[in-house]
Amino acid sequence: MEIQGQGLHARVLASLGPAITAGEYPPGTVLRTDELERRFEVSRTVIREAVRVLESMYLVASRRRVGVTVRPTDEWNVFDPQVIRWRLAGADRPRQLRSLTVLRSAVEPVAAGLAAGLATPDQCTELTRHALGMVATSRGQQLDTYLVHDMAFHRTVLNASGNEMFARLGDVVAEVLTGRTEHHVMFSDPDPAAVTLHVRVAEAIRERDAARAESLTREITVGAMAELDVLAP
Amino acid sequence: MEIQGQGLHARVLASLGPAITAGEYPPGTVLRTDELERRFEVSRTVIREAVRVLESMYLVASRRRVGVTVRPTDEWNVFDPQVIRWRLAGADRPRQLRSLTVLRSAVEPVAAGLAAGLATPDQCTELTRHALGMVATSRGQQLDTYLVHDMAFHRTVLNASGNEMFARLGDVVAEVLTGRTEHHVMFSDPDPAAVTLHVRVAEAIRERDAARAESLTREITVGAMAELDVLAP
DNA sequence: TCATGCAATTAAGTATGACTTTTACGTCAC
DNA sequence: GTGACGTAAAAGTCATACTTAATTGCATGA
Repeated sequence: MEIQGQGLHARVLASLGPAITAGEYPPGTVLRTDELERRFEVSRTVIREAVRVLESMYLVASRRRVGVTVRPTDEWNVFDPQVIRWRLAGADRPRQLRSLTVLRSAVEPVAAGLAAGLATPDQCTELTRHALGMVATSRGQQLDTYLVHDMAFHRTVLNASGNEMFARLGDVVAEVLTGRTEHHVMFSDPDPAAVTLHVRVAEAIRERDAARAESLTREITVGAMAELDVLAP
Repeated sequence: MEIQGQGLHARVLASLGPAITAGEYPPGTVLRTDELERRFEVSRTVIREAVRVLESMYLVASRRRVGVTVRPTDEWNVFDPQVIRWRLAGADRPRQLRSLTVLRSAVEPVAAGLAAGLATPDQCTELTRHALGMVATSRGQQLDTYLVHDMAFHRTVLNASGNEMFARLGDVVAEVLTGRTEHHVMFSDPDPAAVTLHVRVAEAIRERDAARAESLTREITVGAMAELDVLAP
């Protein structure tokens, strides 16, 4: 039994969600409510609420006289942060990591370009601070603090872009970055070239040079793509 | 009373969702379940299921002894297709349209670049077919069929990119395009330059020229951004 | 005066049983 | 074989009783 979850329905979700996204119940599988009731030892109410949420994520479809059927993979709402987290935590991790990295390579450069035109003085200093923080912690077993600066840097860029949808990707990017270090932590210091690029992006944004901010960020994402082949088999 | 919705909970959602996203209940507003029960004349069960879904969209948070409180706008899951639809249909439409168009300008060029390397022969012919369809219907009050080809073209590019997350944006892009013509329908024929660009993108992808596919698509999205100032005040 | 803790109250959360509605599936007539 | 029809299975809905957690406020003590 999982310890987590405020509310029983959350516990059921935390068990069913990962199982479905991991392919444990292949598309087409039917789950009957009363079966789930017994399996989780909770009431109908709880199961129904969990199913409703899974339904809103397009993971399952509930039909009368049939049951709760798992939907085909390509119908899942892969932008749902919860779904992303479940997939990152499960067997589908490499695939999800690839998707996200490609998405980053599309979004972040554009976000940086927009940020160059919109970043507030506060955001500019924050960017510089985190970039310098990355420089300072890029050598000698300080990956943890390095990571904090890295995540904060990217989040700030996305926020400064002025686009609510970009801003919302901050959490996801953070999870990708976290996962990255979790895997080769202590193995090697960060790529010095990448660190320098972050500093230069901060500069470009501060100087309101959109084109440069965009192309420098593109270089960063190219690096991230390259790393993938090492990390995600 | 809305006619739609299979299931009462869907009816409640279809009423509460748009209301919340339209700012009818400002962030911080508390809704009590028994109040909602009476308002919609449904049972507790139904309300709770609807609330659970809204919760999974980060539109509301349900806390004991307090009620269901509307969350701050910047916490909403703005990638949820349902939320997008609600916002496109409501007062927030201009803002949502801008966000989406910027997102398109980031994603579609990259998708086109990837598609150049991955598109199947079938997808290539489909692209050409729709591009030519756009040419054929670009003059003389045929915006409806023009739109069908336009949507199908972009969807095919996104699918051909091989990225599940890009592919999932097909629906959203379709809605943006639909909304566009809904507003100036019959007023003017599509921009001939844009039509030509689509043909050339199809060509570039067929010839596996990623760089050209990307930059041509970027031109298309620049056009879309320009249109925005006319459409979204 | 202020802090601390305890009890009352409130609203969400859960359980349960009875009932309704939809619909897949099998049967039977044609 | 095809179509109409009845049956049953499973989700959907409702009403009610009960549980749990947290906020509020009062009372107690430093």
